[in-house]
Amino acid sequence: MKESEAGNFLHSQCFARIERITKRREFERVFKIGVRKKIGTLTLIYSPSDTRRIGIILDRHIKGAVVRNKLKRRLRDIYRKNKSCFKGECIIIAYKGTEVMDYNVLRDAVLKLLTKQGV
RNA sequence: UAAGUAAGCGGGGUGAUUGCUGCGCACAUAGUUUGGCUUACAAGUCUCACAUUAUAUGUGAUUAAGCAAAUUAUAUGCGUGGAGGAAAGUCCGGGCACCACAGGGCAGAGUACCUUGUAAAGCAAGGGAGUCGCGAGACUAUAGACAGUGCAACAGAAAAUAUACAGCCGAUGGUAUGGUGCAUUAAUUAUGUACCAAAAUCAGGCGAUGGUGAAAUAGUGAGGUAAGAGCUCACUAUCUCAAUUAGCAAUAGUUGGGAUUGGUCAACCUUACUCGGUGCAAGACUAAACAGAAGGGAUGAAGUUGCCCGCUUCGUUUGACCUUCAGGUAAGUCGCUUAGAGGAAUAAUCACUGUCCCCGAUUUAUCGGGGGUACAGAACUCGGCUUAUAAGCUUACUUAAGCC
RNA sequence: GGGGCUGUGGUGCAGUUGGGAGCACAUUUGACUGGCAGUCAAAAGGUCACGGGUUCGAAUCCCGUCAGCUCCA
Repeated sequence: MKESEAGNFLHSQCFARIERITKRREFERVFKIGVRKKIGTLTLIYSPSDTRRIGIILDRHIKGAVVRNKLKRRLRDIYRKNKSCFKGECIIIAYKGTEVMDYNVLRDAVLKLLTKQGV
């Protein structure tokens, strides 16, 4: 298992289901023990862990299924392309105003947030 | 050509890199199950299977390792499929599921011209009526106001069983005034009575007139009268009944009779018709935990003889076990889909290109630059409705102007 | 997935058998004061969420949209 995961990490940009935080309990655990950092409309919550996982939360005031899904896809894509920057369990919260950003601007913002967190 | 009406089409394309997801196949790893096979260990009861066989007997069941099969999960590879015209709003109706198989009454809700279509509908098509528009056409919650109750600000005489007021009339009856005649009286006075006169008044008659208002008891003309009035007549308008013609019908036309004592039912309401409720988070199945019942076994006490077995009675499952029954939470499966059930995929980035708009240049058809390319994302499913929608396109028709 | 409620000056709210668009605070101006606070007097500020319809007349009645809030699960 460890070897295959390491192999995925090296040459794969895939984003399987096990790399997502889906359950409500897991979210609450990360909220409790995690460290928060905020830049602009983005917030990152980080809690160290052996497995690398990510959760995405969108503000309630971002309306419309099309807009919400597109933002989620973009954040997921940023995670895929820059897996080496992520560690532990992270939750990204996007507040209103994020949906207007371009892809490149959004990527730079996320990476800046990660360096600030020191991940 | 311009303005407009109606019905539709349409929802960009190709490639590269990196990915998500359902199914199928192949392979690998891990787990689970199997009374399966082999070896070793253990071996008391029940039960089951197989063999000889009517009972009965023998073997197997436990644990460990290996093998085999089934199944689950994960990874990899290949193949194949993966969002709309509205998927939206949830405004109607159906399928499907459960609830007392669904029936009656009340309440409540909905619909309201006719015919046809449909599984059904408040939907669609055609027709009728009304309103709007020069017109093509559009819109309409299109039954009932002699069943009842209510409402109408301001203005106005009056806003609802019409009559109080202003006003008109003085035919009919009365009062008072004047004149004349007659009777009584001494009298030109006074009283009574009769007649006449014009103006007034009371009773009375009238509903024509009233600077209103959204709406005032049908409009015009003639007759009629004291004055007037649908009081009568003619024509017109509306409603209604009957006959007849056309039509399946709503309805329309004609003839005749009657009425014109309003408006509002998207005020309460009346009439006719329709509707049982809840909704896939419905519900079905498996089922740890948990509480319960029955049986077996175990154990304690008492009795049967001191002990053991057995039996009887009582107690115990908070001292432990097994089996069965029905209930059932967490969880899972089905419901559920040749898109799909996971916080929910169907894509992200880039390049070229199609199309439209603007600017500039000129060879008037091209080039260069810039910008735009919508609304919006399935969650059980289907038929409608409503709403959102970039550019472009098609068809039919109307009006106006010009030309032939 | 399925229900319910609300929308009125800048803010918070009244307003129902359909007929005047209002209240409080805030804002502006003036007076009282040497000045502020405060009080008094006055003024301005409204497509009654939007679009249709019924009606003589609609914030109100009916239909359809939009936005916000909320409940069940």
